[in-house]
Amino acid sequence: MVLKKKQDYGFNGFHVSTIPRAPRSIRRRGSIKKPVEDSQICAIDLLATLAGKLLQESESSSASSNVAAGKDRLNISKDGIKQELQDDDKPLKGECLDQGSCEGIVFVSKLASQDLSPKYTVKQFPHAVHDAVLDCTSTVASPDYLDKVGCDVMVTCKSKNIFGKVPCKVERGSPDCGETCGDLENGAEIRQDAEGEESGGLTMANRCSSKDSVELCMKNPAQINSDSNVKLSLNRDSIPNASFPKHRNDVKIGIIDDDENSYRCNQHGTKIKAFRSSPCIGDQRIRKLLTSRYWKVAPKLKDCELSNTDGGIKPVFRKRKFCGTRKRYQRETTFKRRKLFERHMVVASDGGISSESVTNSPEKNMNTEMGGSAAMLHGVSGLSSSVISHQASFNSGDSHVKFSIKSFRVPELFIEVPETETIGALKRTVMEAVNSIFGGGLHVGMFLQGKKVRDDYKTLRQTGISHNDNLDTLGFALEPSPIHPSPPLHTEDPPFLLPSDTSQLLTRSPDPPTFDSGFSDATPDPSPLTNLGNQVEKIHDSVPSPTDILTDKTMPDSRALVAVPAMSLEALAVVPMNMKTNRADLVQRRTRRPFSVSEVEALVHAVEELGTGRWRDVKLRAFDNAKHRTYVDLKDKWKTLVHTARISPQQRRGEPVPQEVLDRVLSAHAYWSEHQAKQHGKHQVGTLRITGPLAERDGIGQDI
DNA sequence: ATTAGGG
DNA sequence: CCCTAAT
Repeated sequence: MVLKKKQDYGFNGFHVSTIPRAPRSIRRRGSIKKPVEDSQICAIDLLATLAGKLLQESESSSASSNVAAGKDRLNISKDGIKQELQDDDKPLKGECLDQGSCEGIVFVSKLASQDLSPKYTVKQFPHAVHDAVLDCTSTVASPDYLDKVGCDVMVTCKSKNIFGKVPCKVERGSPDCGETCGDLENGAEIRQDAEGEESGGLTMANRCSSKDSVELCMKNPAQINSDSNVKLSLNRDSIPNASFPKHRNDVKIGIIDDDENSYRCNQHGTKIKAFRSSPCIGDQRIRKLLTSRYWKVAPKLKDCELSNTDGGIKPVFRKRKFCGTRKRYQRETTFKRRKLFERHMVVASDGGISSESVTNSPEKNMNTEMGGSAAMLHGVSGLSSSVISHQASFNSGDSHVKFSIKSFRVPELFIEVPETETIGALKRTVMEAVNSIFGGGLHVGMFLQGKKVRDDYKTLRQTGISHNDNLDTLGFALEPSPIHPSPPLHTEDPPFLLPSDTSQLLTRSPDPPTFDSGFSDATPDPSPLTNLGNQVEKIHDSVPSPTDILTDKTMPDSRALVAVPAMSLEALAVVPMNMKTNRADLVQRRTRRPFSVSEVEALVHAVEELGTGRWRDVKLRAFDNAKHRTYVDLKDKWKTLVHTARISPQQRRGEPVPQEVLDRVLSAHAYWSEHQAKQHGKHQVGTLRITGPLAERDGIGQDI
């Protein structure tokens, strides 16, 4: 059985083979974080594991999956996830992969402190037509355990089948688990009630970790890619025919809060609260993912280590931090966040802000309408999803489809500023965040049934949008900068591949951060695709090539609809990377923020004291509060300053920097060049002062 | 994570 | 500013 491959890890002892690496920079931060980190579990992983098991069981009905085999043990194995997936895949692969559409199944196993060993069975029927895509994700949570063990497990199952048949079922065998997952058919999601609220599954990790009993490992997207056989997607699209409505209320997917380091769940339900407190776990990973623009990460396994015996790769995310109190880490976090923040300024979440309702007159051309609606926004930064209420149609003959876009939601923005920050500064920060979103120009993305509609040349009808049906599943999203809208993209992007990482999500582009749910809140039932889901998916999925290939080949005709959920451009971009086809632009460049004179002065001052080889220190000293200025930026700026100081004033551009400051730049540069700077430390200050009389200001930290 | 450079 | 290699 596949299951066997899984490793049983002692309840307490399971440590993923994490490979602790010594922090590179000994200088500072290194030591703080680690111990706990390793021990933490990712809810996602668990879920994944569980799902996998379920799936597996279904596959081999006879198999008595011991999901929770050991009484005292945790069955979860990090490896398990992948391995299982792989294993499972094999069987499935034939079916699914060949079809090209199978999404990985995630499986989560439960933690059972004791006898509890509920069985979950997931069945998939990869019957899908070869064009069809399936996504199944299931996570199982059992409240009981939580109580007992302290970990809550939540299971959510989603399945998506393009064709509407749902391949996934989840069954719960154990009494302990309060509820049964029920069928996941048609993409419905089922979630058992978990005690925790927001974090849901994620939270689990925290708890678990606290007890030390379990560790969860996140998979590294990269690895997944490497494995390429399986994709994991926590969330996926809804099924076309849809049965979402049924469950949707029940399940919500947590959203990852980049800054917080925690996953959040958007839930309607209240249950989740318990979870919420736990921070940490996935988020770093996520961040990273987000951060890496192209998901390059995949190829690099640096961060992860593999303990794969089976050949399964299990990357463990090493970087997890301990998430204790936020404050404590604030600084660090801040720093790290920066990246995320800058690149992905925004994380989308439920909170929609601006809304305008627009009713477009019927047009056949979606694009046209879209443009109109976008305009309406006034630059509001609604990135994510839009809700559309479709209204009906007119002429029967040439049917027109009327769209009413009630609002574009603004993704949740996470901003962190010191208490000492001024209101003005805060406002600027917010403005920047918003601007960053729009910076590259907005584009409208369209999603139908959770899939991104890429083919701009298809008619609505061809795409499946007709006046008399489900416009509910239609969603628009504002996307950051454009990538070629349609045709080119899809060629390269395989829909499925999306996400991989890295999310890095980091790009500023709203997209990544944005999860759009294709459908907005207004709609009674948000589409099953939740933003989170997407994120999650990203994380897990990095399925590489196979999928891609399949996709491309497989869906020539159906291209218009891509399985891409709410993925943002970035996500898309990412994929290509792997593929090798880059879309250069997907990654949005950071908005340009010219250094002000005061910043230059602060920089110069700091360099005078610290030298030119200690940019991190310079950053800390003079720009600690300027989140958008990284040490690399400072170094670059210094480089340009030196250059600027050497050229004639006429050749200089931008805000003129006082000659006096430039003189100091040259002096400091000369000085440190000869002093090999780096080591000396700070005493030299006096020496340098030569140049300038005054103008020493302290850091500009406040500038935002 | 930082540093150093090239682009 | 971005991207990378090397630490």
